[in-house]
Amino acid sequence: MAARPPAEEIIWMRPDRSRPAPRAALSREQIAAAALAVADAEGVDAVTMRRIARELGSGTMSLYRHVRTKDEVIDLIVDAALGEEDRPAGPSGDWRADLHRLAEAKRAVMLRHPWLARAAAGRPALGPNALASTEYALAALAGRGLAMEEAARVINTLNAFVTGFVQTEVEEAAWRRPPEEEGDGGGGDWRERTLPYLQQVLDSGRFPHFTRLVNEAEPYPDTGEAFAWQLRRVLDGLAAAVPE
Amino acid sequence: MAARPPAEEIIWMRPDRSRPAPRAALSREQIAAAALAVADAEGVDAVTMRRIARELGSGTMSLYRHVRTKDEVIDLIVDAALGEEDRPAGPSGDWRADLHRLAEAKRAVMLRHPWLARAAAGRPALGPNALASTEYALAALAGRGLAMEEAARVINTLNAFVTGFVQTEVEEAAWRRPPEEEGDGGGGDWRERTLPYLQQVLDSGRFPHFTRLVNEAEPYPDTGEAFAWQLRRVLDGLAAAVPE
DNA sequence: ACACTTCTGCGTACGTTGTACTCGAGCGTA
DNA sequence: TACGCTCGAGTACAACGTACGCAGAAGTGT
Repeated sequence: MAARPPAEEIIWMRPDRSRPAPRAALSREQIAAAALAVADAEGVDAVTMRRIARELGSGTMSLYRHVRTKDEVIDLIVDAALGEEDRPAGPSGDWRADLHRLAEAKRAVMLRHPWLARAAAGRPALGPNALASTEYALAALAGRGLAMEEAARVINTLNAFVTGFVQTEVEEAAWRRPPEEEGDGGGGDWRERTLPYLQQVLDSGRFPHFTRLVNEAEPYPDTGEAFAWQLRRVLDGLAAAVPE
Repeated sequence: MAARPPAEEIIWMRPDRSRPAPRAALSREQIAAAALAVADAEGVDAVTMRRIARELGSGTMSLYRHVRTKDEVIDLIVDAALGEEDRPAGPSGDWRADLHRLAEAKRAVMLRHPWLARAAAGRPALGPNALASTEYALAALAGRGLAMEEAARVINTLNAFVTGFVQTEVEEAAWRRPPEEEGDGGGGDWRERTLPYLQQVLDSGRFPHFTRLVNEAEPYPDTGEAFAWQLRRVLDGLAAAVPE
């Protein structure tokens, strides 16, 4: 019955290119680890093939023995980061609590790696860790008489909301920060860059509701609380679709 | 009283750099239009300063007289594309129907410009057209006794869901398409690239629910219908937070 | 009519990026 | 010993964003 490779190790998108390959000073894992470290320390834009190689003390082109393109490196570090998602081993029986916790865990991981939300949004979630997360969510919904297709929809809704939320959350946080110059004394933040334009917008009188929003809303909202609130609303909506 | 400029024209993020400046063969509008055309025709990666200049028959560096960085060009085309969002002039009185229509309009625009969802997700939505959209959404919720902050949350929830959904929608569609080689005869699509890996994953036995999902779910789902369904769920959840 | 200032267009050039190509060295097997 | 792998790495190239500086045109003051 077409004996497939044993279950132990799944090689993310890479049918082995090295058949025996016991030697090899470089490995995909090392490359991924180095790239991940760089991304966390200096942002995903600092991740270049040359930089990874320098970090590993190897030649730039050597990396291509283990990785087809740079994009594959990004695939690797995205899934590696997703692997840090903190979730229990199995579902608790309370699907709503489980999915709530999962969403919070997803957000936490994406805040810990601010480049992650953007990077993950642009590629299929098929890495082992991404799959494990999906598997957990499906397990949380299992046994409730939901068709597989509907369970998938419930999870997709949640994922869309979470990645969408966190993406704007980190983007806004980065936007508030000054453009990252060497220890400048605090001058020149987002206010200076945007206030004149914003003022012009408000004074145009064309956006009265938006003007009220700017004037009345808390300028530094607690985004964690906002996330929890919105997540509850989404789960409320989904609850109607889940029997029991 | 600080008389501000008249309401007529809002210049997106650009306090005038040219004082009289009636001349000028090049303009921000032309640059934005050319860039938008290129993005639509060949994807946002094909938008380069050299390419825009070529399209306009001008020198590359001339563009920088009207635009500070390439990123500003992207700001421009994002907002220009968002300007195509098809929505009525004012709210109808039925907030839920209005927000539903607005979400569908957002999705439609992002599907018409497949690069848009990704590009828009990474920057603050402060362009005139983005603001107009927010203004419409706020208007739809106005007069319902909602605090401004809560109205903003409702809208944020919706926006997060819509951009999140459409981002994975277009990404998945692109992933299904072969890597865009010159008219190849149809061979080598996503199946070839991913099936071996996917098979390995399924056979590993580590993702039983996911395996069931792959086996039971429709391989080519109607994403439009899925969007509508999920949107209704989200609106259901939000409805509980909106009085009346 | 003139000089002077200001703004526009643009050519050149630099540093960085991903990666195709190629070659030599080390190892397993015959 | 010889063959055929695979791995590591150097060189090279095309394409990118954009700093810099100059030429010329348009507007302004005299």
